[in-house]
Amino acid sequence: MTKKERYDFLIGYFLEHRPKAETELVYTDPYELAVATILSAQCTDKRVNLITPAFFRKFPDADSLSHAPQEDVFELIKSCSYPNNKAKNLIGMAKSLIKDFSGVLPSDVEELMTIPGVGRKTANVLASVIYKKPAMAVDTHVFRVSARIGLTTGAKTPYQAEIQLVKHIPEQLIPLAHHWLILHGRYVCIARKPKCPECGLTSVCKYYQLLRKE
DNA sequence: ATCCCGAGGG
DNA sequence: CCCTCTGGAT
Repeated sequence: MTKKERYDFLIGYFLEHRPKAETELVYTDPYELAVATILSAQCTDKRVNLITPAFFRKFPDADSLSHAPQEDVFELIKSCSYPNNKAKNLIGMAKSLIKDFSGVLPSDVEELMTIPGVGRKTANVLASVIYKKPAMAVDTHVFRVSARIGLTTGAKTPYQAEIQLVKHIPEQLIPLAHHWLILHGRYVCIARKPKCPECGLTSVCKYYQLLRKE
């Protein structure tokens, strides 16, 4: 089984089974997606979606958020992880959006990464989801699933995995492929107890082949 | 005890 | 490279 065969199988499988994979974060504009994505670090999307309605009611745009007291932001997001860091970063993000980018979220990954709270993963998510750029965001799910199936080999960091994935997936499919791997990781290829019996990728999965040998 | 769409700083 | 931040769910 060559690497190309794995990728071809994966792409064929998901084009058939998840042709419309997309983010589960609830948002209505780039500002809201930026907020939701920053909040999603080490936190489930479900929990983020639970608190964002109240958040967006109180801070409907970057301007209102940029003037918010950190304590008010903290109170709204405290059930997500790292509320202190995130409150500071969210306000910083809003200020940067207004001051550095005239209120318009940039589409370039390197520019996005200059925004407080926006690292490589979040920058790739925003570039991919909002601007449909071929940016592969590698989060915990993408990293784990890619390694298990064998789409990546020996990747020690999310960035190394990103390089390998981008190299083998057609540009126009990258935004879709990102969500394929996320959703597969969330609902099937779960970290602690993967549901191999209901996974359609076992025939090409390195992890599954290893399990069967034991 | 381990994981959830990580980022920033040392 | 490491560490810290740090709440909720399983």
